[in-house]
Amino acid sequence: MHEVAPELIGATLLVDGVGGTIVEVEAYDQEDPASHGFGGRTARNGAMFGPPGHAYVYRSYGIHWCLNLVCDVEGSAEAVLIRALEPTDGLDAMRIRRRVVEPRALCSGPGKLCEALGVTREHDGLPLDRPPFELRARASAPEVVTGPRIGITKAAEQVWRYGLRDSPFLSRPFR
DNA sequence: ACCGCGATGCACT
DNA sequence: GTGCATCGCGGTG
Repeated sequence: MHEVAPELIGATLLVDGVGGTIVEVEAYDQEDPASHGFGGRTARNGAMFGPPGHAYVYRSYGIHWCLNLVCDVEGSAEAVLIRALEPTDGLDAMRIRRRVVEPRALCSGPGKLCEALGVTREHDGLPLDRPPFELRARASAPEVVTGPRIGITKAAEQVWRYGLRDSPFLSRPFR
């Protein structure tokens, strides 16, 4: 999964035709104290333990939804948190859902992009290769940069945040 | 520019 | 009761 995560940078993710290019992700695995999969399967994190190529959606801080792509072997709880997109499709739908107009503000954070794409609990566990999801691999390898993950307290030293270098659509710049 | 905080769900101690 | 894989706003340099 630490191989899959950087390869998602530059891929295209759409939900009901709305979305864009993935510019920022974070990797989480089962041995990782910061991961929801750490310490075993629960009702919330069940999708993380399911087959790869599916979505894991959870509620964050009681307000936002966050979207992960489940990776690797069934039962191993590895996932990649999608943190930011460069919006390319369905900008008007995103503007209505987000109630902002600037493209940079639409998908520059895990909670923002779920609101922009209409991702909720209903998407938890759904396969990524069928509607409403569409996931297309990138055509060529972009310049990927790394850094520490954002907003976590445990295992904060792990450098498992990946981004598209110098993209203006990141949730925060890389140092 | 940074810092603090409120809103709000829910898994877990 | 506590602690978040967050966001946006309002205060202060």
